[in-house]
Amino acid sequence: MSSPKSESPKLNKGQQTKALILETALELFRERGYEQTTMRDIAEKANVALGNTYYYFRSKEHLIQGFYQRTQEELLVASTPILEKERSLKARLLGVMKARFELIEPYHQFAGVLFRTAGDPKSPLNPFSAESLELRKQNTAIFEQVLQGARLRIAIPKDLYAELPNLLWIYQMGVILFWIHDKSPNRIRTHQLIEHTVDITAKLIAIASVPLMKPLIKKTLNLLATFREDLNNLLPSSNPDLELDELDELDELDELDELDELDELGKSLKVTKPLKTE
Amino acid sequence: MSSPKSESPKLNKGQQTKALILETALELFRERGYEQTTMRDIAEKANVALGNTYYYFRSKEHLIQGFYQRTQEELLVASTPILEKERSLKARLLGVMKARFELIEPYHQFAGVLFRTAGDPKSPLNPFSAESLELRKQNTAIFEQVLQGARLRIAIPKDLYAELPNLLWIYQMGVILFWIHDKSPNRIRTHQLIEHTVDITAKLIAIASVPLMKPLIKKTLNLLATFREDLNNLLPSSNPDLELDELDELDELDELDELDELDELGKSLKVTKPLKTE
DNA sequence: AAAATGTTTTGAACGTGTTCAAAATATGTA
DNA sequence: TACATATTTTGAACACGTTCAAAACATTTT
Repeated sequence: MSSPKSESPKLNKGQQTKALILETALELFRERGYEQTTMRDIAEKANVALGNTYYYFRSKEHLIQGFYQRTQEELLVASTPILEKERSLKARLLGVMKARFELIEPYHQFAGVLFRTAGDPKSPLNPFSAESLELRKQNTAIFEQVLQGARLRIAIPKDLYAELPNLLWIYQMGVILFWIHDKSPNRIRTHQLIEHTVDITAKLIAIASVPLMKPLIKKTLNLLATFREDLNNLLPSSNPDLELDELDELDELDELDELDELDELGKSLKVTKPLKTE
Repeated sequence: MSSPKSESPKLNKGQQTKALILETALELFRERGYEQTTMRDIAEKANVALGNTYYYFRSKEHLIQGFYQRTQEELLVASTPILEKERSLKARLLGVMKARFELIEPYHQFAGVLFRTAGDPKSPLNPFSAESLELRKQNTAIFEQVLQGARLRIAIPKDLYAELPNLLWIYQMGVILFWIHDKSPNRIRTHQLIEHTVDITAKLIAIASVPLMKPLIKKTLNLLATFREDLNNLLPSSNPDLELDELDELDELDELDELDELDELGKSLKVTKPLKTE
């Protein structure tokens, strides 16, 4: 009675139970929501002891990471045909966004928790936490693909281009926040929101790519860079002044800088294409 | 032994206990943080029965609303001298932002909860909830004041002006999110972030006020309007298509619209002041 | 095969947020 | 003052997330 059935029995027994528990949990979450599902419910339905669930998932919240993982993988699959077909940035972004929200739709009623812990530095679900780093990477990677295959009218400056996946990720989080609160039938509003904001986003990217937007963009990007460092490193205390010194160089403008930059913007735009009459 | 001490004994007994409980709770929160403080701790220290705390505060989370209320009032006071003194938008915004974060600094260690529930539609702490509507109003009102007294070089279009307090409120929420995660000594990083983003924000407002940014701004504002309606009304289902129809009119541009708008932007900017040589 | 070691599973017990019926107290009325 | 009613306070009980020592089971070593 050796094992003809399961591949590697060493790795398997545990993994099987773990999968079973996650499966059961997600099923119950979908059915009755997160708070309405108790750990005892999950254990009972999965036919394991209560304590066993804690052997595989450090906490109830950790079960949600399983959900993240799952839909992330599904999104990768669903995006492929879109990214192969579409060439305009707008269409590519729209396609990916739509795919994402179709995927998570069944989980709408328990989506609250996704964001509930988003701001808690102690929570493992916090998107900035070390534990979710990997997932966040995969997530922004999709936006990288969106950009990479896009045919653009104006070249996006390199520095902006590098940061855009992260910015798009933030944009996506914003839409998720809206989706969670969206009570319209079939979440139509969210889909409308996506259609319009994708458009606006594409336009903003174009505007930001105009050469003379450069100083402002550069300053903003520098800021973002240090911002992200703070969150990624999570060093309790680390030379907090260093990186921003560079920023200050950019900042050596007097009170008049607002108008000055606008002038520059104007100068830059003069050289763009001839206008069509309005 | 009638009451020479307390004003109106009818309203008072209860209110007094309520205040006592809140006071005690905030004290403990400051000392050891939110999760480390149990309702039993609070009750014991306040010398009331456990159940009594629930007579005045529907849940542990509801105690936090007391905190919000408190600092909101304090911010109003702290802002007055700044708004009386400063005239530039940048300085006014900077002053108010700094005041806010100085106020909440003592509560940093339990700030996680502030945001933890921000995304949960069911939570009373959710900033979009009916329960926090009043507070949110007071909050944006401060930003209104920031704008109202500011001397501006370029007039902000009316529609944008009307929405700006809400946008600044969102900006503030973003900074709070950073602050929560900020582990630098004395939260220097947050203060640096504020100084730089306030600057950027002022510039963005100026850019957005350029006449030929109008179409994009208008579209964005319309979108925001319906977005906020959704959140405010919280109607389970309400003619979800109506308002966005207007938006679509603005959207009747073909594939080329990105460049078109950029051209318009250029056209508009030609008429601004002469440039200084670079 | 027996013993040693490693992995998985168990369920009782604990802490904490929350509920609730009953008691205590205050206020209004005759 | 005595009774009725409303408000406030009490603490026991409950539900659920979580912990942990011990049991059951699997694998490796001798």
